[in-house]
Amino acid sequence: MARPPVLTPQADDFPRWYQDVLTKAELADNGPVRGTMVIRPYGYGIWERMQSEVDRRIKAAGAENAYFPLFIPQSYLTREAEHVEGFSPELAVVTHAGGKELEEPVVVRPTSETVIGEFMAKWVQSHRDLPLLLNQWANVVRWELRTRVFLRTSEFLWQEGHTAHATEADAAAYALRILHDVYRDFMVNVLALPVLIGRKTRQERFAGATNTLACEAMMGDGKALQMGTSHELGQNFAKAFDITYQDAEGTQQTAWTTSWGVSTRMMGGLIMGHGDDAGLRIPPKVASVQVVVLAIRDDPAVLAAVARISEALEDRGVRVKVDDRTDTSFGRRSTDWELKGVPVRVEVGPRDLENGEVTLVRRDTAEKQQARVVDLPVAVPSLLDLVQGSLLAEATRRRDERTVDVTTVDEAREAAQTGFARIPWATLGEAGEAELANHAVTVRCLQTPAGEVPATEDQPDVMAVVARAY
RNA sequence: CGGGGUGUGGCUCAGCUUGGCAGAGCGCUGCGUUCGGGACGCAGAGGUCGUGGGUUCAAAUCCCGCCACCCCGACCA
Repeated sequence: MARPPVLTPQADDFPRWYQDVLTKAELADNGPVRGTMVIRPYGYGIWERMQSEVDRRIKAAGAENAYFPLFIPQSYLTREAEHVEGFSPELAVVTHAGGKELEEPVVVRPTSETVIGEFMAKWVQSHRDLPLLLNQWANVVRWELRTRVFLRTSEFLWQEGHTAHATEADAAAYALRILHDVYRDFMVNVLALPVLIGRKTRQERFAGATNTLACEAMMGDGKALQMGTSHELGQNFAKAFDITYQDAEGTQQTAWTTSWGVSTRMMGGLIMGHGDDAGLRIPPKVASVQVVVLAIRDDPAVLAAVARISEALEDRGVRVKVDDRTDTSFGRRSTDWELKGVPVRVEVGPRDLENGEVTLVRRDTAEKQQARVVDLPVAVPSLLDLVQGSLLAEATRRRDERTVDVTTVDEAREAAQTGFARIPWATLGEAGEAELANHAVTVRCLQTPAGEVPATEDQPDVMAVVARAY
């Protein structure tokens, strides 16, 4: 039967597919002010799962949560030269409040290095106060010219970690630890996205950082998305905000700071990293609904079985949703759950039930199987594990198939039209980087041949991964 | 900032050339039949046609101003 597709097929128009799925899966709407977004309950439920997984890892790395103000004195921004230069064009500034013009304009934070630096300076006196490891969950505002829901919005939600250390080595080690133990671990093991890690080039570095580390993922169309960054800030902010301490010998020293963040942009990564023509495919570990138990017909035995099954699964710690809206057709409801990417459906109908069975459907492969009702408490969790693993395997296969090694700038540009290209950094260099930029191709990160973070960009074997990016 | 385009029901849009009762599809409400893969029938609700002015017996439609948004470029990263 030739029905029109539910979504614009990815191969026809990937950006259009993205827009369609945002709406039809009820993830988000555009806000009334240009570039803002409304995150709907289904989308926010996924973000809450992301938050709790990331938060747990941040705490395991020793950082504590705090909260700093949304409003920052404009003068703070100007204290670090590169920082102000990088952020000035995209600041939202409050000039009037309380019915009159303000003495000093107030900036809506685009990031919080400055205000947190100011308070770190107060709190750090002694080497015993270090390291100081802080994190906050907050909204920030950057007045972007081009916006896209989740990927680049005027206001977005994120966590931003800010730490101060006694030595450069300690700061560098911590920035790397966050990249490895918090970001990469979360993205690979929870989001099922096989991210690359590496250093940013000078061109791509955060405004005010001495070194930026990043996680980069490949989307379904072969383009790259920066999923998270971890910065070494050297002593730039410590000097600008006077974060100093007395060392064990009684000498005044300047601290070394880091900052690191992941945002609601990861929602975009999740959508474009796993989605297919039928909709989202949410990995079980971030799914706010892992299993939907769907009553096929309005039948007492069916409804009773649905309630019993969902309770049994909840007892096993599975996040379950019951769909007993039998006044809506079965086809419509299965299509909706596919759009929303719920990893597993348990379809309960009178026919199967006579044999003590139900139908289990995997979202990732669309594969259906019969299962005995009594086996579900064991069968469903193990199927969820299987889906989690196979989404990661599929994304990894795509990334590897679409990554090629090249030796010239021209080849790199060509390869970046469909995926990632790896080229020796010594071959590309900043001149080659600038040439690629003319074709909307950028260096996503610098890596060792083994895919690890290189200590410096000058190592002779460093590889540049280049791609088109969101 | 330069160039192009669009503003009509919740959404997508037609109608404008040639002025004459404000429309379609989807969505929504009710009833019925359906409902193991986007169901169907019937009956409904819902719009100051972006905004201000002008022309006219009559303006969604023609003219002038303004505003907003989108696309391309530039800028930014």
